[in-house]
Amino acid sequence: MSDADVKCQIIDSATKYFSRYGFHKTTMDEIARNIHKAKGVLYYYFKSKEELFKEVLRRELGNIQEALLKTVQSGKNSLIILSDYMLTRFKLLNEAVNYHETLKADFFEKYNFVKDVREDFDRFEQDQLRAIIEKGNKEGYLHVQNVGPTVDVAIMIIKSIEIPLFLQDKYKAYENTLRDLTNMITGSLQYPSNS
Amino acid sequence: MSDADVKCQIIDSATKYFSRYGFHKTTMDEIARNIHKAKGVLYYYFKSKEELFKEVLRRELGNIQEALLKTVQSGKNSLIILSDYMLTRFKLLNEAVNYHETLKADFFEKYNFVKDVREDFDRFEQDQLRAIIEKGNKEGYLHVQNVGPTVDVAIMIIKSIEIPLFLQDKYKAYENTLRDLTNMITGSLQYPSNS
DNA sequence: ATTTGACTAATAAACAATATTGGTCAATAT
DNA sequence: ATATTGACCAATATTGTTTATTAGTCAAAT
Repeated sequence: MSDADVKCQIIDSATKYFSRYGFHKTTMDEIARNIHKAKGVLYYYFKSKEELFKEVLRRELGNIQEALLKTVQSGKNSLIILSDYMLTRFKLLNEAVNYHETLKADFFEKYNFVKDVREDFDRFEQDQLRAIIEKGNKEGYLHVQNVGPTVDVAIMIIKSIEIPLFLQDKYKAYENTLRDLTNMITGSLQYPSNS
Repeated sequence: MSDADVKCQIIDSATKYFSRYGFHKTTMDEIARNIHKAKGVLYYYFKSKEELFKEVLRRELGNIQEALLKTVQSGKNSLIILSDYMLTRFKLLNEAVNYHETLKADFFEKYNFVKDVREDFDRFEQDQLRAIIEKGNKEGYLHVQNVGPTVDVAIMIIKSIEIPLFLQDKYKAYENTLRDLTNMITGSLQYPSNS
């Protein structure tokens, strides 16, 4: 059994348990037993339970980033891209249960250790939104005068909405309104603002 | 000492302590002692601690509603009104510490008893936003085709943002972005949407 | 019609005893 | 050297028990 194989097995097993029971209710022993190994071996590949969780989270978010990149690079016009980006973003994150758990980090101190992974994702999103808007400006579909503040507003909105959406399970209830929100945002970026 | 006087004294005292220490950390005895009365008298005027808190909350929100109504009826054009409404709404609610506490109701079951007071306020806001938009449409400042969904979006945004703003104390940090958000929303309602 | 204050039942806080689990490491296997 | 084990320990979480606090009641007093 090669090194990479075992590490992967561990991550898969960890993903399974973390996703089902959450960080605090899964034990390292459980993760190890599931792949017929002793608990100690986990610490040969990962420094700690927290680092293992971070790896799982990194993959969860990594997959979403990949999907979002496809949307961004789809070659459609920026209005469609922005709309697609928002909607798939919410849809995919709604299924990212380990990410959901880390949202609690903002209320309870218990999850501070995932800060850097979340910040990476936040930076990614900022970059993508900025890129979409700048592309739209260049191609004439959008007329955003101050890109920075506009990105800030978008980020503020989507990060805020995550909480009711994922921590209070309102995704289904808000699905339609989410589409309207997306339309409103794309709509507002088509005309030069007068502020 | 007349009936109304004592009831007012109780509410004032309760407001003081609830505002400073929160619902769970203020005791009925404390509230009573502060006005040199025995605890029992509180139960002559209020059915329970929860009802007393609801009264305090009702007043806190009532004052804000009053101020918002003034904005709505200011006679300015709807673009300004909408903008003013949003900004004063956040500003005043940011100072409403008892309301902040009830926001936790969405995460912890402990505050469910304030549900009806909060719902009253939510209905008020929905009514105001609808009125502003309809007035704007009529006067030609706004061109909102589907008022209902637009109000829903606005409500979803402002209710969502409350959580980082008030429970995570980000009001100061978000103040500028909040202004940009307001501009974006008013901006998006000036042109007919194409969705 | 109000107010009191002693009283009770319910809730919370403090504490101790017990169990679980994250993490280490020397020994072992490959 | 690389990987794996499992006994071990310290830290954390869980459970149960005692004690203290407090919401709410009520008969008596004003």
